[in-house]
Amino acid sequence: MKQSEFFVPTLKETPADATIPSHQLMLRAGLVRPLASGIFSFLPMGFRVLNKVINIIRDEMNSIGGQEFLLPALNPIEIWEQTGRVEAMGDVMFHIKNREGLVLAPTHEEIITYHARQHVKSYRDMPQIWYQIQTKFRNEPRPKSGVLRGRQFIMKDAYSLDTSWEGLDLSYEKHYEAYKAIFNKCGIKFFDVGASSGAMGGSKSQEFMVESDSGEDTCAISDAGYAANIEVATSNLQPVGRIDQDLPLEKFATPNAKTIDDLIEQYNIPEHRCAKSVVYMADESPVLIFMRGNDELNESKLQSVLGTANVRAAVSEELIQFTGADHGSIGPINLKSKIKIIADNLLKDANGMVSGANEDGFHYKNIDFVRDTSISDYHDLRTVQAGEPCPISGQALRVVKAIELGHIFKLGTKYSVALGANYLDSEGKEHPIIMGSYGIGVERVMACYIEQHHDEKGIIWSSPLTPFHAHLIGINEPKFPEVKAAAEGIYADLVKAGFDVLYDDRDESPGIKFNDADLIGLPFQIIVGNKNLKDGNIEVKDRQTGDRKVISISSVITEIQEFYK
RNA sequence: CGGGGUGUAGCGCAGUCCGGUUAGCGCACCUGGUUUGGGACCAGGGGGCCGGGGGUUCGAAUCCCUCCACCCCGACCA
Repeated sequence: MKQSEFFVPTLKETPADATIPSHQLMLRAGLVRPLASGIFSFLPMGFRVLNKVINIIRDEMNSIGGQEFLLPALNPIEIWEQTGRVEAMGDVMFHIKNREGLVLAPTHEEIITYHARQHVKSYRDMPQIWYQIQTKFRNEPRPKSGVLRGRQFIMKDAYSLDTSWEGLDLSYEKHYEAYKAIFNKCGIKFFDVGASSGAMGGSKSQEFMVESDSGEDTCAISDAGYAANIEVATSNLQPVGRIDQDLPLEKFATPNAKTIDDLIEQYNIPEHRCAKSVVYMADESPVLIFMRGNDELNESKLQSVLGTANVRAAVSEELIQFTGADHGSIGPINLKSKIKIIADNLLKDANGMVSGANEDGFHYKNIDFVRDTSISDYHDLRTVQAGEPCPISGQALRVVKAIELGHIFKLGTKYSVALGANYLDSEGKEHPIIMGSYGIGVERVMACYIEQHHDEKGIIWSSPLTPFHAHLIGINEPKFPEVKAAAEGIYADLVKAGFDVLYDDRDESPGIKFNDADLIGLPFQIIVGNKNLKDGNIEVKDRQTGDRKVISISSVITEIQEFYK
């Protein structure tokens, strides 16, 4: 492809709206252009990369027996009503205004299940893996970070159909391996974490994450291989335990202590002997929760312990109503009303503790959780902090932001039951099909690659994703016809040898061409200039390392073949 | 949806407080010439409903009201 005829509008300046490297570079290198908030056009260069990603995904999906579908983006709303997801999706789902009854599909579980119901009637018809690579529509409340969170985006989603939970395990495992292969092939450093399945329903799920400050998820990871979403992450911190002194309970005045830090400072109490109290309303019933010192309550863990997502912190009036005191003076002793009390594992059977007296301005010391309280249940309720020991190795955990690239779930029978997708087993008995669901954000793969592979000059593509194999640059062609002739000859030879080449034949100054080439970031640059050509030579440059060498024209093909070997 | 910010040429911005020439600068673009191995130079030129609407005023990019768009933080999020 001659660059003079190729639409790749590069930008010298960084657009003001872009704040993260991948977004800035995708705009500057002429890969995409925004159309509206969260909506992007892929320009020819960007589309080439996107197709590379798609083909890698397609190959891996096919290799585990996946069969590719083309499914409608326009869906009848009835089918979504049958699974209750019109309500669950809420404003995220786009509704067609001038055609009642049609919605834009935000995902495709329903449609896949619909077709499975029609035709997958026997245990002999399974297992199946069905997938699609298509545009999804989600009315995101806040599109951001370029293509990382858009209102329309391409997703590869796959669905497995099985007759047994063991079969589902196998399908799930196949996807797990395929996903690792996909991201490795793309050259992306990633990790996977166990996750909660959220609105998707189902049981086990794992997310494939890329560490990035631009990420929207938070994970705790260690070099030993531990990785977990902060919602479920744990550490190897030891319980505060018991002290030898077993003194009687003692109330003391703490008029100016509203926080744990106040207590520590004013009364010289060690932080780990302070028990912090939090009151939450779970389905509108009060729960008193004890945490160590300044630990942070993890609402996700609380939700799963209490078995409801409907939790909120209690307000002052409720605190006084149920405990007798306001913030800062709540504790396990002398509660005004009998309410459920749970505590974090780290406080299990602790004594010598300080906590509120349920009377404003007073605390108790020497509290023995065994002797003085009626705490029945201890759970992991706290949010892990950076630096705590890894549960596997004991080394310090890192808490990082991460971008979710892919998610695999064991869906189970949620959709097959809702839509009546049943099959007959070998004994003629009817069962719901057991399903899995497996997604990858295609644009995210592209953006994450760029986040991980760029320098101050621009993008650095590598072989699997690069839009062209080589950037052939003719220096000052108008003045030196022999340069143009040589470059055209090399171009023809490379194309004949099967390489995709972008040939910069534009009448631009060398500086502009070099900087554009580094910005666009093709892995292999071939520079044809009068200087070297006099000796029958050209220069090649490795974009990644910046290494250059002067070689003879005749060895260009061998050189590039070596480079891509 | 809450908080903050920004809308002036294709891009990046100044001008807005404190109203007053023909709205400016850099890059990009067009013409001619000189240049040419890391974003050249000279000369000439084109391009603006100053986000939209309404108001105040002799006069509005500038003041007031209102709507819209975009970005950031939060909420939310397979």
